[in-house]
Amino acid sequence: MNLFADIRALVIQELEAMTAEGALPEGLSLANVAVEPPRDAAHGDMATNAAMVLAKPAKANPREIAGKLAERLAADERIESAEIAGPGFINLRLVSGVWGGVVKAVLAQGEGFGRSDLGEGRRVNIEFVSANPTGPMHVGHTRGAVFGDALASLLAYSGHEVTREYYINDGGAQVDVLARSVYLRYLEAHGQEVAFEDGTYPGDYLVPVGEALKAKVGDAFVDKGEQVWLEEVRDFATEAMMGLIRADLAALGVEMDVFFSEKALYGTGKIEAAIEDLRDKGLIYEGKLKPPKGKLPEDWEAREQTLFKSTEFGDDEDRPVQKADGKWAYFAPDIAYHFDKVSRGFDELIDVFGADHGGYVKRMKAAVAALSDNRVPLDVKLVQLVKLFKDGQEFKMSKRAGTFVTLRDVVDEVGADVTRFVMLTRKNDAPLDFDFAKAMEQSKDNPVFYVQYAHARVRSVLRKAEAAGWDVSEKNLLEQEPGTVHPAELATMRKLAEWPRMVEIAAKGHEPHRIAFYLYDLAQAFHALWHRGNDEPELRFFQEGNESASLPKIAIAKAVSVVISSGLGILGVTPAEELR
RNA sequence: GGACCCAUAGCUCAGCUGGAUAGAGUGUCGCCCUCCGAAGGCGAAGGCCGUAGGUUCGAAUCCUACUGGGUCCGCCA
Repeated sequence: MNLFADIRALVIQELEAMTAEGALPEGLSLANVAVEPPRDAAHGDMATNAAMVLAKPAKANPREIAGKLAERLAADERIESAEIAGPGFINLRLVSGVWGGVVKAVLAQGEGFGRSDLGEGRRVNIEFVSANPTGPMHVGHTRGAVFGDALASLLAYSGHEVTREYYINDGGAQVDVLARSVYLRYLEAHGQEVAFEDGTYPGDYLVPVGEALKAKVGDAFVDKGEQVWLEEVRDFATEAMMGLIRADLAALGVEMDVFFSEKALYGTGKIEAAIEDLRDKGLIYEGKLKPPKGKLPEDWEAREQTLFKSTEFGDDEDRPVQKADGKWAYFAPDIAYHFDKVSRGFDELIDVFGADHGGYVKRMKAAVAALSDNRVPLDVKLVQLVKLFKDGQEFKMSKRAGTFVTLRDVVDEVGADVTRFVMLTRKNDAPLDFDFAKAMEQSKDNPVFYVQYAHARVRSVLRKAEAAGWDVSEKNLLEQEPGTVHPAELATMRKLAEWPRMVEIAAKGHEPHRIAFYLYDLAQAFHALWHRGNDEPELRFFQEGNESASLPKIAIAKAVSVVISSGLGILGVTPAEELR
């Protein structure tokens, strides 16, 4: 049930009836007709812009259209009043029974209240994290992981068939570096003194990998040349790193459906096939690039190379797919990878990248547009940097200084739930300040706590009611008829009614942060209602010895907890039963 | 030199694909604890939505140009 969609359907229906009667010209587009909550609650429960949107194409006065439409809308049994305001808004006030109906819908549908078939079962592939398999995940990856996972849940909740996917960059030079680093640890495990020079990874996390390698191959690789051990050590190390990363993801509560290996694209003809596909479309050619403007690299020289005509799809330059030595540039396997995704039949692709990949977006979109003949849209979500704060001081990450903050550091300190929620209280394209102290603070300025507190309060009320021997099952609460609904309660019910709409908006825009903000608003409405009970005992949810007065209010409270629970579920956060 | 992102209250940020008098939190100021949980509650003050143009019934939102900040810019991935 989506009350806003229902009322919008009513508006559309009446507009069509007006057209049929000749009050409006034929053929008007009703696509922009919206039914929204008014900014100011004093204006009513809902407002529609229908008259203003249609005034121009209908060549009529907006207030005139509004007048006719309002009259018709007012005749509906759900609508108490329809008033024209401002330039031609129609403010609708709904009969109070409608709001009670919302509570009932929540209780009856549970977690299903807010689910929709918006996606119509379209298959969406979300690629996220995709951290290089060269070490544990750090905070930057964490934000991408949380964002991608929440977006995936949001789309699944909205009727999409979602695949969570991780692209393992195990095909490039960085895994050779990893292998050499592990080899050093391996020598170390054999008692040798080793030095970690530039271009190797000195992190302690490779110590156990070196030891494990020793346990596996003994001294077979000691004092041998790279050609003997590189390949095997590389595989061994990559696997070990992926083990680390999987464990990190698990600690955060992220579960991937697919791990896709870059290496698996090499030697199988997949890259060549993807490039050939583009070549057949006339989008691959041999040529020279213009030198980049501004400061030139020292050794720049124009060179003939294999280029992808990404400019045909809105990119600024054509992009090379091959390096000078004839090997594929990183872009080539990435094209092949996306070609693979397209050919797996996805209707929509989403890539979640770090902000430092911003320059890569256009060419990737160009590639997907070309590969899919513009059939499959690719949305690239760039996740901005996370700034860490400890005790109010910015805490700079630096591999060299050893102040390298891993996902584990954060999760161990504040827990997965808090980490996830905090990271979702910001748009993905805005930088995020993560303050350890604030994340743990139990006060109103900590949204995590505030939302959890609302949920815990409801559970507390339910426990009390149960202790009093009352039946607070959904079934029984559904049968409660509230006598008169207090205006303070209406505010909370209105918020509940917005949930399906909010999910839809968030899903359409690929913006899971909206869910977090909505939950904060809902919690706020609930807390406000709770506190009214201090002064007005008849508003309390649990009224000692007065079951019949309490149960309708408990129904509202329970509905709030259901929606909070749904919302937190999308964000991947466990709702709190109690706080201490 | 170019590309992408950002600019909204003193501070940290929302703003629902163009709607009405731009909202939260924090900070400041004023009230409120015999009360289902005061680790709070109610209220007030606080704004040239970076600047200048444009699009239209209507712009924080869309377009252009500036200004300021971030990220990045063949043969790294």
